[in-house]
Amino acid sequence: MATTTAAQRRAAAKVQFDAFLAACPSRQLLDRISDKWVVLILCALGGDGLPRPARGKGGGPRALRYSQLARTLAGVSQKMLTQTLRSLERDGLVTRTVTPTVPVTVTYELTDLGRSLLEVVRGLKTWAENNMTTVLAHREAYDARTSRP
Amino acid sequence: MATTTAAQRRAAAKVQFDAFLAACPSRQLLDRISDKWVVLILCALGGDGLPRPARGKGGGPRALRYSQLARTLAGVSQKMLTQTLRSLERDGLVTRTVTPTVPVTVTYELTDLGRSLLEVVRGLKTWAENNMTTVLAHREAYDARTSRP
DNA sequence: CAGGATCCAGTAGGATACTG
DNA sequence: CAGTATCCTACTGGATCCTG
Repeated sequence: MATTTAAQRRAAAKVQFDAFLAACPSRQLLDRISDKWVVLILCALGGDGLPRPARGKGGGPRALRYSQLARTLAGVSQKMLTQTLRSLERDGLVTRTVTPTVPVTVTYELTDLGRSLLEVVRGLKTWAENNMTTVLAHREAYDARTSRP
Repeated sequence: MATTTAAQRRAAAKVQFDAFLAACPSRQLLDRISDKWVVLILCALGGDGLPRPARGKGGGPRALRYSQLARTLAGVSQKMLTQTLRSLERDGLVTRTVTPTVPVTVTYELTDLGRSLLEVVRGLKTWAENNMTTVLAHREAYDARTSRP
């Protein structure tokens, strides 16, 4: 139907969020997802930090336990881990599943929305890792240039 | 040559930065580039926030003046703008050009390295803008679910 | 115009202790 | 095991004033 298509076009065009605007909610969302821990958690749930890449299927997104996440993200405090996981859950990026064993087992898994964001933030992590040497060289040159009286 | 290939493989494999490790410098770099202002500045220098998309050539990366950046990133303090620009310059992501007019004119432009990062962070900004509605719906559902006694 | 310098409130985030 | 709660520090980041 032409009407449906037109309506869809309008709906898509209507939602004009612009992160350049201070008051736009998308700026706050950008602020939330532009976070070290968000990137690392999503990548971990995406299967990037698993020590055993040769898993059952193919290293795709997996459900991880809280303690597994804590171990993968070396140096994260439980406060930041829990806090970040909560906000990710609230935003619909991860699901939290509680299995009533003794002691209780809690697993986190990416949602479809979370996987779509993973594609983006994974690029951030790999960019940082791949260009570290170049950036380090630039810093050295910059510091040598500016520290000279 | 087989030796060259082997050496290249070794060189590529040798630079094993892992942002999952707390002590790895790539984690700090990830922390730096995972920043609201970094994303917005790079996007602005990439030509995303220009009011006139129909420019001379094709809206590609351009040199922008300090004041233009300040206007594009609505609500940014001059402290954060200057501070972020300095760190971007230090890391070799942007160049700073001073033209000795009166008053002085300063322009910022992306380097090749900066452009490579722009490809990534631009995805972050557009993701936030495109999925804002979905995230908002998830939050509402989550809050309604948890606020109930 | 493009910042540098300073002051200062708010909060991010770590350490620690306790719990279902 | 998987948190919650509390305390406390350090840094973030905004506002303001000043300069080449």
